[in-house]
Amino acid sequence: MNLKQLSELLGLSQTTVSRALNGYPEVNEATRERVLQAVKETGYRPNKAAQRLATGKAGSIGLVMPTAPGHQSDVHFGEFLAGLGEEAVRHDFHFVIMPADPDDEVAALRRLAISGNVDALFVAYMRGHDPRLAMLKSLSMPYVVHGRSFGSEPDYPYLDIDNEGAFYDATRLLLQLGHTRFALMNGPMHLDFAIRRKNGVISALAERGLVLDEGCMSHALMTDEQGLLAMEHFLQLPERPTAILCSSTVLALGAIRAVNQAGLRLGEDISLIAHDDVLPLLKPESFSVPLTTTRSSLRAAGVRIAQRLIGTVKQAGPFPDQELWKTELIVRASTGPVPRA
Amino acid sequence: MNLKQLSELLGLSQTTVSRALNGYPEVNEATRERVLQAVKETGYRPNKAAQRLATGKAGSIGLVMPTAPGHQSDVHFGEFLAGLGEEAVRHDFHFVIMPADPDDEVAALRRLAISGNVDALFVAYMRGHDPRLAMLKSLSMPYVVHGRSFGSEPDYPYLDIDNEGAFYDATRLLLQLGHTRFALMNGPMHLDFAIRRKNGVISALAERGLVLDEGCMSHALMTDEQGLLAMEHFLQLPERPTAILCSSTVLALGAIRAVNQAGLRLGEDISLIAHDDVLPLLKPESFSVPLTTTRSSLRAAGVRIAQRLIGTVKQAGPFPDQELWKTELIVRASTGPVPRA
DNA sequence: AAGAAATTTCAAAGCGCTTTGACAGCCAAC
DNA sequence: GTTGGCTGTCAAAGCGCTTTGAAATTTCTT
Repeated sequence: MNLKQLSELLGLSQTTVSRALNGYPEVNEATRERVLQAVKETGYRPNKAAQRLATGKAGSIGLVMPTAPGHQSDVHFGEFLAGLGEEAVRHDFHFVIMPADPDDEVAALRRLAISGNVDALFVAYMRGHDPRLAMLKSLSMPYVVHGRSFGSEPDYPYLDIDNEGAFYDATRLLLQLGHTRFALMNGPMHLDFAIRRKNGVISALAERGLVLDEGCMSHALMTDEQGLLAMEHFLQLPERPTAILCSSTVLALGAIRAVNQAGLRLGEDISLIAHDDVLPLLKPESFSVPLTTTRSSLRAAGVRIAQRLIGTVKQAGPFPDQELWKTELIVRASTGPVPRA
Repeated sequence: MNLKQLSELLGLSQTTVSRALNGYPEVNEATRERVLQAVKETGYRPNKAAQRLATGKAGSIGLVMPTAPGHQSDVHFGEFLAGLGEEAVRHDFHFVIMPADPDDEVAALRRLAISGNVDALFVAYMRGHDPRLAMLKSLSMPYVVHGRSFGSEPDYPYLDIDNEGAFYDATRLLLQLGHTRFALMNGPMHLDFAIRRKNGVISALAERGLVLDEGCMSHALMTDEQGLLAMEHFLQLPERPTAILCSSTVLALGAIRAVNQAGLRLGEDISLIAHDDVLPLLKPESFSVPLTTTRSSLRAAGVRIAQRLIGTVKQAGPFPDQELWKTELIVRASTGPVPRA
């Protein structure tokens, strides 16, 4: 069933039917009703490819998924996607996911853009001095970045959470509890959020004249195993840290196991604050010692970015170009006063 | 730059240029060279939308992502996607992801199929008597199902793991260790894999004249929290089970916490076997008590399904229609002989 | 050397939709 | 009773590509 057949069935021209369907005003309401009714009965669906050819709009958002043999998938990606999806489904948008080797992202992005398959781009896993920004700016296609790129002029549309502020606040809380020996369990070093979180910790410590030793920092994929390894390392340091900042609840999982295995008590011997992306997978409140966290929903960010992207494509009003979300600091049982030496 | 301009530039017809580009034999080699050269110089890229409208081929695989406000994302989805992506990137294919409310999947699938945006479909999260099968069969579009649909004639292309066999084997191992009180911590009841795993357990038990009590079964989303709750429930039963079968390492995570909190020792007081999808997130060998698991890589399944789907679209040789992968049973420390009463 | 066959190229017809510009039909205004 | 402005509808022209069927050119037969 296509437009032509449908219009013949109704005894109308294709023009009228098309207009009725797309909400143009110059169509009699009675006619529109008839058309809508016929669509329901016949199950007619416009062919997207044709629509796209005619309008130049694709009704879809493109994103590059970093993947390669041997490249580990990241839980956070799925959760973010769920957020994007939640919003997209409301607007009958979909995603075109172009899988690409992480080393080939710039080219992949370009291919995606000129393929004509998408009318907006979304980019995540931002790095310091991210080369994709220049590429995005050169394209004449709307885009929104999740995160920012440390070291680049912030003149691009983004949605980010205040990573620095989050870790600054968390560090301050621990300082107030009397801690002086800190460690930071971070995500991969080149990623923007990792850089900013580190800066947050460092600047809070600096206010008290403290510094974060290189040995008290780990940069790794955010998995359970890496959390375990990093914490084991910290616990073996001569000056064992008593306060741990942790970039993900997933890392915290492994870290806590290391704490337990060492016979130490979380919230007493060791205080830990983790960043919580609100993954359904893992709730910090149901840990055996409920976790103090900095919280910001990754999924909500996905929803918002989809809103902005779709809104821009549909020309639905202006959106703020740059949003920086504050995180919440939620105190639970994994933090306590520094133990007496 | 479009075909017309390019052909004018070359003094050829659009036909000839198009054929030269698409490798048709009826083009003089010298002419083809000239065309290819011009493409390089001008950076011409065929418009995908037009190509698609003309050919009906889209170079992409469609899949429906279950999502809705309040619908929790599932870690396993991301990992599977990584596998699909790993293969797709080799063939310059991409995905079109249509987010859809889980209640609306059949319709979403149909929309995706007739949108002309994809030329093959992939379906997961199979249920018993899954209504999507009839829909898929009625479409004339290649598809592959991940999993199977219990209760439906198995006459559709699928890739599944031997869930029943896996849990049968796991149960047998525990029986051999002398266990007689079992519990099963399963995924959502309506899902096919959950049904088969349950059957595997039941039939192994039946061979020893044992039955699985209703109270010793839980069906829930596979998250840490649900694992904790289910295990807490099991531990409070008057006849406390000593052998636990668990549908995911994520569930096991919470379950083990409950065991620890109850002051019991894993592998001694309680034996546990979990199914391991080989998530990078969570390695069973690095649990504090390394986990005995039934193992099958979800990501590998993704790769294989992408292979079949893309191969079919490209008409690259026949593929087996139905594949059933065996799982491995890997014994680690979370299983041990039944404790003396 | 003329006709048949094979090779190379082309004009034009779609693919299914949107959008432009025109045209009836109708009512109010001068 | 002509002019002008609205409404609702339509025919036709794209959008950029592939593909059909025919024409032009070259090569092979006899």
